[in-house]
Amino acid sequence: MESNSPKDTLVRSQETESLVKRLAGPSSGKAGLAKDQTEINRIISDASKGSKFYENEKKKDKEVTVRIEKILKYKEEAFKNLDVAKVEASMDHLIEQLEEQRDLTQLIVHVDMDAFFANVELLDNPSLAGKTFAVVGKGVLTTASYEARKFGVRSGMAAFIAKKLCPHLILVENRHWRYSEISDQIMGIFHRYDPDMCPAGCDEGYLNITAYCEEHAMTAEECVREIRETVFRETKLTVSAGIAPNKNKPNGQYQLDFDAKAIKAFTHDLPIRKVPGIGRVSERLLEAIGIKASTCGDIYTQRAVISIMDKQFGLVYLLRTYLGISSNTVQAHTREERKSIGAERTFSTLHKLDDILAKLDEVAAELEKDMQEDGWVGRTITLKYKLDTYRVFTRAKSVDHWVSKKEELYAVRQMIHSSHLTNINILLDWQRPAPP
DNA sequence: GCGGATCAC
DNA sequence: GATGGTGATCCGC
Repeated sequence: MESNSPKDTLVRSQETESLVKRLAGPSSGKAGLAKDQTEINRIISDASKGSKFYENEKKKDKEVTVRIEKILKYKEEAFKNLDVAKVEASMDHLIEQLEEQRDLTQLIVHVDMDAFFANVELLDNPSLAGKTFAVVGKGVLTTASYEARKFGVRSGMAAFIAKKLCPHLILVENRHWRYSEISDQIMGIFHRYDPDMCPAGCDEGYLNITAYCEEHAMTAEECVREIRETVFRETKLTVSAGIAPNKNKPNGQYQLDFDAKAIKAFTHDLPIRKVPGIGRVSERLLEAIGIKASTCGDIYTQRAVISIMDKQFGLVYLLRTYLGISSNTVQAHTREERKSIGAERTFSTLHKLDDILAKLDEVAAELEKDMQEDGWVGRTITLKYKLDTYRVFTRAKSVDHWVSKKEELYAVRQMIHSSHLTNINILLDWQRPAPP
C-alpha cells in the first residue's frame, strides 16, 4: 500500500484537525465558532502537547477515525445494490407519517440562566463587573464571564490552559452551596408557572405554560417576559428563554413560529452539533457520511444514506430532528425514577495498594452518606477507576439483595487490578435496564 | 448482565 | 506541573 495516496493524506490531515478540535473541549463547538477559533485551538493544543492527557485524547481521536473508516466501508457496500430513488421515496413517506404527528398546541419554554455560576459570583462580588473571570473547581472551569469567553475561555477547560488564552483571567473558587441556594429560589419561581416543570441541571428547565397562559389570558411571550422579570426581581440574575411547540432548544431568547414551515426553516441551517444528543463524536461520524455542512437540512438530502445506517445513527431520531419535532410533554422526574447514585474522586496518582484502598474507603463512606440522605438502596455495584494515562476501567457486579452499607461498597476492592490510579468512582444502580 | 463509549450540564 | 463530578443511555457482546 502506498502511504502517500491523496486519500491517506486527507485522512491524516483530517485527523490532526479533529484532534485539535477535540482538545479544545466538549463545549468549544457548542457555542458557535469564534472568528479566531483556529488560533485559539492552536494555543490549547500547544499547551497540552506532550502530556498524558494529550496522548489519551490522541488515542481516542484515532479510535474514532477507525470507526469512521469502518462505517464508510459499510456504507459503500450497502450502496452497491441500492435503488436510491426508491429508498428516498420510502423515506419521504416516512417523513409524511412523522409530520402527521406534529402537535403545535403546546407552549413549551426552555429557560436557562445566563452564565449562572459566574453571575452568582458577580452578584456577591460586584468588583468582578466587566472583568475576565471564571469559576473553577478542581482545576477545571465550570463557567466563564462573557468578557473571558471572548478569549476562547470555556467551561470544562483546565484552568492552566485558560490562563494561557487569557493571562489576566481571575479565578474564583466554586461555592456550590451558594448556587444550590439560588437554584432552589429560581426553580421555585418556575414552579409557579408549571407545577410539573422539569429541571435540567441546577440552572435550567423546561416548562409547559399552556395552562398558565390560558388561565391568565396571556400570550406565551407575555408570560415568558413575566417569568424573566420575576427571576430578575427576586434574584437579580438574568435568564434567557426559548418558546416553541416542543422541546427543541431555540437559540437564546427566541420565539419560534408555531408553524411547520418556520420550524423546518429553523432546523435547516441549524448546526447538527447543537442538537441535544449530538456531541463531538457523532458530529464527526455524521460529517463522514455526508452531513457535509453539518446542518440538519443535510439530514433530508442524505436521507438515503441515513436510512441504510439506521442502526448506527437512529433514522427516526434524525428525521424528527430535521422536522423539528420532539417530545412536547413536560414532566418532573420523581425520586422513584432515579436509577443510580454514585461518588467520584480524582487525586494525584497513587501507586501503593494500601493508599488506593484508603481512598476507596473514603469514596465508599461518601457514597454511603449520600445514600442515607435519600434512603437509597441498589443491586448493582460498579467500580470505575482511571489510571494516570487517563485510561478508564469499569467493573460491575450485581447481587441478589439490596445494598446500602459502605462495607458492601468497599468490597469492590477485589475488582482493582492496577496501580497508578488517579480517580475512583463507585456507582450503585437500583436496577439495570432489562434486555429487550 | 458487563464493559466501553458518548453525552448533558 | 497541571484536564471535574453526577447521572443517563446505547451498543456489542
